[in-house]
Amino acid sequence: MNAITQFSIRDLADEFDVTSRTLRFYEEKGLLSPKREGQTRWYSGADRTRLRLILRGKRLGLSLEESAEIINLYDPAAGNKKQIQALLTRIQDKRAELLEKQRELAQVLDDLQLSEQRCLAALKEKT
Amino acid sequence: MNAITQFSIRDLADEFDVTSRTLRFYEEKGLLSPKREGQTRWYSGADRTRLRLILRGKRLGLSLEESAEIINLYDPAAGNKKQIQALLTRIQDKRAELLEKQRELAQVLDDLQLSEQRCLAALKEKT
DNA sequence: GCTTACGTTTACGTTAACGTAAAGATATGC
DNA sequence: GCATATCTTTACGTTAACGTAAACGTAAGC
Repeated sequence: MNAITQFSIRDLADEFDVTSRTLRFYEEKGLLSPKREGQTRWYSGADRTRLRLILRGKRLGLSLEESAEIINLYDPAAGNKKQIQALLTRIQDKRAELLEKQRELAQVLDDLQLSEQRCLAALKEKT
Repeated sequence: MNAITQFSIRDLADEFDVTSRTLRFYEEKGLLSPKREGQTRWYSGADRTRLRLILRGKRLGLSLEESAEIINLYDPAAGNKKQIQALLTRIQDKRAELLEKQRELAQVLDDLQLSEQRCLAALKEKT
């Protein structure tokens, strides 16, 4: 009954290869909200998950704000019908947006694959 | 024999919904190199293509530098075997990098789809 | 009790990718 | 021939996402 789901700022910084400054900055922006024990910050498992999602978003070229928005869409945030309906719409919009991104990324990959094949052909010629 | 493959700065700015400042900035960064007729810039079809690729890269979260790098990988840039081999390696590296990005993007889309389904289920309950 | 190793706050610095404003050349309409 | 529009250069301003440095608290090791 004593699962250690507390992380120090160094734990997370090391695990995700970011600086402590970054973690404090994310907190300042409302993306993380660690507990306080005196001065010291303690991050929960949920904080850790949010951090992972934020960094994944970064790798995908999303701004911190966009990542935060998407992460909040994951939440249940139960409410009345109207609220759920609104959430659903936002999710669908976001998904459409990211699907478009996926298409464009696939296009870039196709283009690169063509270049690769041309390279391979040119190499064969010079054998 | 008089195909109009010249574009003014306004042509391109309007077509791609960017400002002329942006086009001059890209030129400053070496991404575009329009001809000059006195003061005025004239962009070629190739410039236009490069611009499209740059903007696509932006939408994917690539920096201008990364986009430039990728675009240069598209070029034939014929050379000796060693040069082609080097180019090939860079192309393959870039492709691996973007494929990883594609995987992560698919994951985000999966997550969002789950949220969407949970929303739909919640709505059904409240009918 | 002093160093060493962490943590903290506060605050100014930095880079990318432009925005914006000033001041001037050039062509076009009327 | 004068206003209007569109181009130009030069240069300072702006935002996001942190980096970096100063100045300080606190707990551990010896």
